[in-house]
Amino acid sequence: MILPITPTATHGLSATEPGRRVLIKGQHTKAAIIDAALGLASQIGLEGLSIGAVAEVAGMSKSGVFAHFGSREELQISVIRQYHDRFEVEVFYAALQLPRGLPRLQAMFDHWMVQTSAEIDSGCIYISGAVEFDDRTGPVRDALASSVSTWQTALRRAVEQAQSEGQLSRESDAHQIAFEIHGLILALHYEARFLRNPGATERARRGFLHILARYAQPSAEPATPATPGPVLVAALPARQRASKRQAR
Amino acid sequence: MILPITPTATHGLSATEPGRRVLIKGQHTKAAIIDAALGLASQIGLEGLSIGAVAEVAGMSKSGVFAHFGSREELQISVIRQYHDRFEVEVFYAALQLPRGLPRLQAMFDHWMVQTSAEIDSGCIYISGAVEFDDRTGPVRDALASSVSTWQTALRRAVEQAQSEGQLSRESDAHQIAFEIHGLILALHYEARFLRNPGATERARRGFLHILARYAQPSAEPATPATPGPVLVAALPARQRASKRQAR
DNA sequence: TGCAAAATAGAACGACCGTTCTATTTTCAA
DNA sequence: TTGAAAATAGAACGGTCGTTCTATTTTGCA
Repeated sequence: MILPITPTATHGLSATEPGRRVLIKGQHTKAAIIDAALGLASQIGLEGLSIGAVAEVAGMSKSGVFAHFGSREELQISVIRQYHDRFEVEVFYAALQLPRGLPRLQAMFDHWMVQTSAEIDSGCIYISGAVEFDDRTGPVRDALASSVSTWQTALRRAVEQAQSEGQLSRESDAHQIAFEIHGLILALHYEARFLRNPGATERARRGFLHILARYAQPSAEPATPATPGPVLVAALPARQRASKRQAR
Repeated sequence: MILPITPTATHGLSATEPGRRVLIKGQHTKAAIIDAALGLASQIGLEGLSIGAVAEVAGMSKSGVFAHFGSREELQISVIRQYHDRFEVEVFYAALQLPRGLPRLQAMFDHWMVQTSAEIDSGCIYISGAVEFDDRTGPVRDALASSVSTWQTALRRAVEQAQSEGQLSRESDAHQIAFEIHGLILALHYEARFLRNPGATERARRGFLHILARYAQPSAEPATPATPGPVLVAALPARQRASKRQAR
């Protein structure tokens, strides 16, 4: 009993520096299990994750896998954390390399699209997980909701920065804009992954540009005679600070 | 026992005409089972449907329920058909009572919102099912995709009618518009049901009005007597100050 | 009313699940 | 090199699942 729970390993550990602290074998194995589990969960969902299936993919015994987590819920939470980290790197940090405002917001959306409907057959566990856990309670749901909220906050902040830069109307509601952008991602996931409808990526991209155009106006005037499109992105202020700032 | 519940009577059967052919008991029971199963599936998803749980809700034995369908898949398909019928009545047919064009499209969206995030705790199986079956094949997925496609076609036709009426630009892409509307519904479902975020309904509504405004004919002022002006006018989100903005 | 057919119940099956327990192997610091 | 701790395997448990099989009850027409 008692199960030491482990310090989640994965976070903040560097396996470099051979003379220094080296990853003991168990941590390597655990990381490999989580990778296998994430791949599996991306296809069949967090609820579809069975320890037996993960063990088979990882080439281990059920009890061998189980011992690393102590429960299936802990395994699911580890998968969520892993997805969170990957999402952070490939969507958020990647976009931070662009100047704040519209370029960064655009980059976030682009990387988000790639991450969500990655051409291949892996779905987004932020989307599938929301459906699977929307009427449940417990630590798995909490972990998922926490990760999603973190990302939504980051996205909203990017919108607010575009407002500060004057690229989006300061009177517009950042929460509303983020809501509509989120809808495009969800529709993309739905149409590309479930309906296998080609062209969904292009529609999401156009929808995003429409949102930018709609909220670029300082007033809520619906008339947008000029086609916005790439003009908006190209016409951003020359003020470019490609600073690589670490947040959080 | 037996729970008569609504006739619903599956397809094409009329329980009227008492002197004529009357529903035999089994059909009543089957309809009651499907109703119970639909209620359950709306909460925990189609994949969460277990025959034992349905039997308990219906007050029957597992084998008693099973005998009506022959397989779990057939039960799932029956639930999808039932949801399709209900959706058709409460969203599609209800909107048909309004004049074609914008009023009908607006009614479709309103009823769709109600059906999707029905305040209560029942979700939309078109949304949860898409996530559950997006990497599977078989008759259940086919039934689901077929129902969804039918509805999407109806929605797109409503958009096209609004174009014909001159209320939406004829040059706009009806498929694109339907895609963006679908995104709003999905975002509403996500935020209301998973994140339990209040105000999602209002955001979806405003997003819809923004779409209408974006695709409205630039020359066509919504002040024409034929079209209900207040709809478009309401799209203009008054004067709201995004006061909470910190640059960090 | 009688009786075949339909409807339902109940037990049992094999399969898979998460978890526990025990035994064995591997790791790694002293 | 040694030995304690960590890691892993394997069997087994109780539970739930969809499904099957066999009785039993209920239905509804002749």
